[in-house]
Amino acid sequence: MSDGLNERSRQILEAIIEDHIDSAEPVGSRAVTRRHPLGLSPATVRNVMADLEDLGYLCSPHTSAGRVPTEKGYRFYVDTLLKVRPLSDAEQLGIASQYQLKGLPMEELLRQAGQVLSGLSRYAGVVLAPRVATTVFRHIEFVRLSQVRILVVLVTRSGLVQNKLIESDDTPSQSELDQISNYLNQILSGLTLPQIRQKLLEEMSQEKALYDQLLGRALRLSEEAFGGDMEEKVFIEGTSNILDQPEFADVGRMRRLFRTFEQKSQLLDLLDKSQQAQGVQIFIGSESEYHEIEGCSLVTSTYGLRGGAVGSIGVIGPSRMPYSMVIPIVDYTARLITQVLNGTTSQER
Amino acid sequence: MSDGLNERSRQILEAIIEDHIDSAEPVGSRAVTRRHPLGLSPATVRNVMADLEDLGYLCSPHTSAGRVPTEKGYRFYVDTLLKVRPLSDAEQLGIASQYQLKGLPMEELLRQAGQVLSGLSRYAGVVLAPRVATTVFRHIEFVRLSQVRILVVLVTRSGLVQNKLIESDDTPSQSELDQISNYLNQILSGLTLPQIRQKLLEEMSQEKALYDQLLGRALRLSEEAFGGDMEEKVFIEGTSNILDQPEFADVGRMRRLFRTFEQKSQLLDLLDKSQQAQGVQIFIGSESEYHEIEGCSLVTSTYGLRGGAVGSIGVIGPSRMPYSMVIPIVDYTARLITQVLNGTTSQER
DNA sequence: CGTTAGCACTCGAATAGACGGAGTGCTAAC
DNA sequence: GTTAGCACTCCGTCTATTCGAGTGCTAACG
Repeated sequence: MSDGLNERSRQILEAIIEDHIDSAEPVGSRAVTRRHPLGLSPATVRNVMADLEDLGYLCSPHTSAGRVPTEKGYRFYVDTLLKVRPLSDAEQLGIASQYQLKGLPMEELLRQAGQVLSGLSRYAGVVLAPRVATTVFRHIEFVRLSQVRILVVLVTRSGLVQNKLIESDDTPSQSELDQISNYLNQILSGLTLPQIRQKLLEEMSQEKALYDQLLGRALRLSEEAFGGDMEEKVFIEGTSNILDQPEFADVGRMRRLFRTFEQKSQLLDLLDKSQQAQGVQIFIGSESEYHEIEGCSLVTSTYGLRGGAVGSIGVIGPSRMPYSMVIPIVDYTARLITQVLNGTTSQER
Repeated sequence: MSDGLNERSRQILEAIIEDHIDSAEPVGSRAVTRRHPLGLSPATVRNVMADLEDLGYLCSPHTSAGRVPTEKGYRFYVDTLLKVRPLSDAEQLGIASQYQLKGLPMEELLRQAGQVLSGLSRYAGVVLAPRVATTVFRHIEFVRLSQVRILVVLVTRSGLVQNKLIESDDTPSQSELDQISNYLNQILSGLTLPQIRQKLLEEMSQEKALYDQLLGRALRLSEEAFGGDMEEKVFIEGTSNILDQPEFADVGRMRRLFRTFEQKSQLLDLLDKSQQAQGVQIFIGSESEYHEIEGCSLVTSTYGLRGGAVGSIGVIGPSRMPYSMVIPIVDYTARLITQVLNGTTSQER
């Protein structure tokens, strides 16, 4: 076989990984033969296990313990061995019924999704909220709060509402602001924020602004409104679930994980990456230099609108994770979120 | 003395508690005499310690360990023995410099305050965000998003911006909405939300609405806008700091604490309670039936506008906490926040 | 009478050794 | 190629022992 494993080796590897996922303990050769009727003796299994260890799929914590999957082992398992059973209708309903989707603002909806995922998986739920930067402009409104402060309300096509307060010494009157927003709504509709920035630059360089004072103001204002830190938001829900996992009985490991949760930048990177691709994606341990989440895996999927993904949602837990349960749950949840978002969007049209 | 402690007993109690705060370990009689020049022998101290134990200020984990403060002990300490040294100018500057206050929306400001508190104290920072329900109405704006959806932007006098999406089959046009918001801004300015609700009810019952269709719509709309779940928000920042505390080496305790953090309702209660009073308040352990935070203390203060408190901010950590450091930090931070909020408010006038 | 020295006692933490069990790797036989 | 057998390794657990810190009590001291 291309990966150097014959059918039997695969079966044994699968058996070991699944036993380990169940038990959280190293798996020995006897245990494999007992729980899996392969018609082989422990000795044979031992030989195969030695081979699997040589190939890097397994390792032993010490001489006389059983074997434990390596990251490479898990990777091979999820890529090749794992067969995910789709959720039954009843299961889908069970999940869907945990949501109260009615009239929630998007942020709350996403948080809730994270909580539900966390509850179902018994791990932590993670959510990458839609990035304003990639969504499509729909509507802008300026509200003059005072002589120096203006509230900018930005609505994207997906229904995401973003507020920003900008301060300026020279705020236009409300009626001027209304004109400005009318103008911006006209020329910017349907563009993404990066496109908008470029467009604004073009407009400004065209010098029209020089003889149209209002236009000039509009452009300066919108520069402020669209610039700056529309930062991306990561929610992590149900972190305390992870405390139940035996692998985190060690306080040091826990601490590292929670620090990672707090920084969020690592997770943000990963969730961001997951958005490039379609469907469920799985990140295992410190693959691709994310050392802080060593021993953990992240199962994500993307949600979004017809067009494409606007965010990611998933579950983080120890690499020893029942992928065959978690994957369909994440998958279905992402679809559910997508449905809801599209539902409200369609009303908007 | 009224509490049954003479001067010497107090000194010894103070010494024990402070030693324990430093060391996290039971304090023995010898240790007290060594580190505190009271001119007493260990035996004498032992006698006093036995008395203090009888009175409930101390207890021993087991026969031949030193003594550890009880909750009653900590309570007596913070109420009677503790003398807080106000922060020096340099220290104040050191804290203030950690903030980037410019142009942050309030939620971010508060989160940041929580993070700074957490960083300074090495415990977790907690923040109760202003409750919309008690703040004063300043401005309302309706933005028509679609045939069935309206965005309500509500600005309170303290500068808090609250969004709400409401859905209705029969949305007025934008110009009607503008009329409505003008009307509401006129009649509601300066009222609190509960007052507003009452006022709305009155207006509606006055039947003026019956023959003024627009007014009727306005009232129905604002009913929706001001009703519903303007829930209170608690932020907890820097939870992973707490993992460093030796008292949480035990995983079970940690788990309970983190669960409490996730539920937030306990903390919300306490923070809410802290808002009743002025200045720094200290909640110790499971005093007043909050059993979930047994062994933990909460140091809070309120921030707000001239008028009164709109929220609380504080630090949660083990009861064995250097109160003499934490209290002035919390106190100063709360003042700082208040200043900033009032600063932006005054600009608004 | 308050304070102190002395002493027996208690208990937990740390250390070391013994034991059992689970599991391996190797070799030789099937 | 597979399997049985066997020696070996190593961990986790249990026990016994020791050590030290700290207490409570009693008697002596000023």
